[in-house]
Amino acid sequence: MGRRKIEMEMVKDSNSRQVTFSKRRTGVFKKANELATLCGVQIAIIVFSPGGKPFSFGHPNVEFVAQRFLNQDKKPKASAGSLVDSQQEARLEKLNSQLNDILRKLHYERKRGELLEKAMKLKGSEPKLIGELNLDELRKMKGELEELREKLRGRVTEMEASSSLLLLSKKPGREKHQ
Amino acid sequence: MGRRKIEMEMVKDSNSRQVTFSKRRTGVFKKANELATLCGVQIAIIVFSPGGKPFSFGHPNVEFVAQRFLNQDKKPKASAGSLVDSQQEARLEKLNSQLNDILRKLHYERKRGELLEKAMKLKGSEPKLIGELNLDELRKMKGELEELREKLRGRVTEMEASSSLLLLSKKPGREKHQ
DNA sequence: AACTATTTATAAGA
DNA sequence: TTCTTATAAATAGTT
Repeated sequence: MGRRKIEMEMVKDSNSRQVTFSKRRTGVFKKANELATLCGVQIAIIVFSPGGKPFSFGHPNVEFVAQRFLNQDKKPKASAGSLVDSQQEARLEKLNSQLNDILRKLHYERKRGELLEKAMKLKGSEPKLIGELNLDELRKMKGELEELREKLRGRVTEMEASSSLLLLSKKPGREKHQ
Repeated sequence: MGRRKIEMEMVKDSNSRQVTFSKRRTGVFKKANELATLCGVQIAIIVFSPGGKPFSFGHPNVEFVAQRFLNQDKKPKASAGSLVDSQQEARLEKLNSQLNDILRKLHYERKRGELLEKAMKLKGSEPKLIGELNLDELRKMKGELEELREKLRGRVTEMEASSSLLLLSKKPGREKHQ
């Protein structure tokens, strides 16, 4: 939206980047404010500048929106503990739920990756008629993938194990979850 | 920014308000994404629709940004709570840590998927000399992928929002930077 | 900080 | 909800 259209990639020059940040941060906050006003809704934004400085916007304020979110699905169960206990219990409940959601998504992403890889292999068995350039790009891609996989290797399993253990820890000496 | 200029006050008609919300929420999230991309910064947004449904956007994700925001002023407070409280506090701490780990992994998997997809596209631009059979298999693959992605669509956002707010709730009392 | 040529977002309408 | 289009608004490059 200016003299020229720009590529959607990180602005290379550090100074320009800071300028762009300032302008656009203002724009985003303004849009958020309009959304809150026009629709009478609550919104919260947190953003860090390229220099690491935090900025935030909230309607009515960041804390309020956060608090509301926390209280979303309050459990109707009897609280035998203290007020603080039941509050923390609710947090735990929520975190566990989130954890499960994320794990589910992780699983989907892995499935997706496997399928893609499979598809690649199929394509890879074609007659060798790929242009030089594409071949080079493919090699690069493959390299990146290897790297990525290396980083991931062996860490998934422990992660899944420990998270389920955390769930177990919530109710010591009771039921078994798995 | 449309056929007419509108007053900056709550849209009266309930239906129009919902429409405006949907359109503008999309706009705000898009702007936020551009800000994150162009400036290489982290940002998180949480907003409730007029109907009370939570939506969120985060780069790299809401939890990460919230965590960073929270960690700004390291806990200088003494825990005057009970033994049970501190035990649960420890559990929360652990769950939070696990959550972050998993999110990091989710991120990797997504990156990997993107790369694979990119590689596929490159291959796809080759001279059409692929055997019939492989082509069919590829189509099938693609179908499976679309399905998978459809299942995932739209579920990530709310999830990320809720878990980040859990983190926020742990240390209430923030300032507004702007 | 201001200024504009342009691009982008979006209010209405379909 | 999705798309189209006339206009309002945001902003990239410049001063």
